[in-house]
Amino acid sequence: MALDRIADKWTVLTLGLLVERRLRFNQLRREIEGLSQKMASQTLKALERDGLVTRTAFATVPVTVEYAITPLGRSLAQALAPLARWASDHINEIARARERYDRTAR
Amino acid sequence: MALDRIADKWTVLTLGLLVERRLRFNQLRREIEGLSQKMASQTLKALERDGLVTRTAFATVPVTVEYAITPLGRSLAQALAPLARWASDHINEIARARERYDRTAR
DNA sequence: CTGGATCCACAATGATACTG
DNA sequence: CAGTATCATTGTGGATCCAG
Repeated sequence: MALDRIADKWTVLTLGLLVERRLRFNQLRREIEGLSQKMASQTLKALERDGLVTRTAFATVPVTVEYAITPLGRSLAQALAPLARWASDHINEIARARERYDRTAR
Repeated sequence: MALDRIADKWTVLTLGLLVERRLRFNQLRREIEGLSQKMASQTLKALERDGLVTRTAFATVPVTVEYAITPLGRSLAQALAPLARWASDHINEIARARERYDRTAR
């Protein structure tokens, strides 16, 4: 269930950015290559619903909205760190395993 | 990319079982509730391709096939552990956040 | 027992247009 | 700026049938 919730590309990338600094909606979109308006909206809403991110609107014209990570979100980001480390440490090994497999089995 | 590869339900559950002991194809299916033949096959093949699991066939009649985790697979499982711990530690907190959100915003 | 091949339904996402 | 609504398309997984 936890995986269903957090294990998608946009969620992890978004959380990763918000760990460093609070961002506005379109700032986030500019930072994350390929993040559509729809996915940004959807992802942020889900993150907010789960208490991982807060949404703060300022009554400017036009409106300004800031997204910031919560302590809970930060703790998730920390739990994600070993996985990120594993990925960067072993990406080459996986690539080699794939080549080997593709050369043999196919 | 790493997430795209490993972050699905069946992959994580499969890896989680294989960490403890090697399993045959249908054993695995029996252990994991809801795992269809297709997904079992697909998941195991992908895991093997990436060098996370090995497949060993025995020339019995009918054929016996055993799947076992590799050292690489084991290291991934370890990197996944903090995440699993986070999930079980905070599942209630998330549930509460959802209730709060749904009560307010909707 | 261990899968491969197909068909199909539905979920997920991108593109586009529009709004307060 | 910060989204919502809708449509079109693709992806994903389940069900089913078949085979060595």
